[in-house]
Amino acid sequence: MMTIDEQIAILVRGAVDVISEEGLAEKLKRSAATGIPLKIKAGFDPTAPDLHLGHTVLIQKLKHFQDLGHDIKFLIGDFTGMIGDPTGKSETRKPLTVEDVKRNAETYKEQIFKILDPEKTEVVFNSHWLEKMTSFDFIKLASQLTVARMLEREDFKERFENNRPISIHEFLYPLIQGYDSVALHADVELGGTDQLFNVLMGRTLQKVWGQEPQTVLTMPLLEGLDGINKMSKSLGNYIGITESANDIYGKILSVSDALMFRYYELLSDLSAAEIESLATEMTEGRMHPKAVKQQLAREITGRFHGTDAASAAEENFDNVFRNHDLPDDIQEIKYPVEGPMIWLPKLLVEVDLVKGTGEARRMISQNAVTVDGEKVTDQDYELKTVGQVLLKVGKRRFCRVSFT
RNA sequence: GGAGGGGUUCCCGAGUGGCUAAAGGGAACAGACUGUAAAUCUGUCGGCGACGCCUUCGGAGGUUCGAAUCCUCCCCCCUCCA
Repeated sequence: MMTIDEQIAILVRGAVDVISEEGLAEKLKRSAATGIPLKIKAGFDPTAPDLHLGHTVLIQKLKHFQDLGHDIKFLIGDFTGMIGDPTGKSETRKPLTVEDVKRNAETYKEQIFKILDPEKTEVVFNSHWLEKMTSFDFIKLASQLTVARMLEREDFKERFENNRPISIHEFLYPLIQGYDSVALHADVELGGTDQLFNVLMGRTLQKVWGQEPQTVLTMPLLEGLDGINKMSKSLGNYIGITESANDIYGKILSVSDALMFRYYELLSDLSAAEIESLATEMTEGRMHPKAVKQQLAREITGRFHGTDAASAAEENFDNVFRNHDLPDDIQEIKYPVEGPMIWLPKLLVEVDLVKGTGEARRMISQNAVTVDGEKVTDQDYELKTVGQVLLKVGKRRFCRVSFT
């Protein structure tokens, strides 16, 4: 059995804010003494059920708690999702239907259970208790806070000072999120650093309801593949946890060197000291940066696909990009013959290697297209529609076409 | 309710009657270099079997030989006053 201090060391690793560590220690002690697991809450948006590595920073942290025997309350914020959120910043969201929420929740489960233990994870929906509240209850809830208090939130404050609009309902979200903690009797809430204000609201409201305030842990937001914006599906700078081993491996290897250590820090299970020593090995020239990156890629790919698949992905990667061989997962397409010859740009469009003949012509003129390994330079190139051909556009788009 | 500002190609942003498929930047893509890193250089960046044709500048009409640019109506966004 680990000591409380050892447990805390694991739990706070990587966290930006821990409020408060003493509170956490007390809760852990009490749990150890009584045998009652802590309730760990984390809320998720019901609109984005495709999890990516950014989400896993938090989920991985949930797992740490779970591994120490605590109960996870995986909260899906379907209530606000069903209302829709017309906040200026994010795209106006369409309200979700009950069916949408159900379907998204299933997808969530499929994905989070790649990391979490289903036996010890409870998926809960806040509509469950929020729907029962009356307008009276809501106003009562709202009466607990002042506008001045709300304006403490950086985002609100900043907009207020710059005369940019803040909708009334935006004030309601922190309240709702805080109330969720009351409803769940949460002992600990995890959130991204952008959620600090909201998760602290849980503490405030729990006190109002006579509960012990939850411990709050915030985790950093993971930067996306561009290294600038946070990882998000809408920006397309993400690595999805359901992606193939080859894709995950390849995407990690294409990350910049600077970003690589950020990913080590937030995604790897290596200790801070181990990461530090990798960095030293690299800067002192004993280890090639690519080797350091490969180690990370193996670890993360292995997490979702197993170590065998990770090794296979590495082998495939080296084959394609170092030896310039063919990847092992080339898409094969059967193409019905219409005539003895076919215009190459048209074929490229048909097999979805390019968006249109314009792009096809461009690629050809930029020396980016090969047919059976032969570079094509003629935009009017016609090829015989017999047997099989291997088409390649750029470095990573392949397709094998069989004419039938 | 009143006053003012604005909606341009993925994003930012020029353009106020023809020379504008629309400057410039960013993103993206391709090529060279490499470690599918960074940086750099070059090219492309609405569609089309394509030295031409077609569709784009919030929407719908109109003026004109000709409109992103002028007129009318409508929709949306923002700011200020009340």
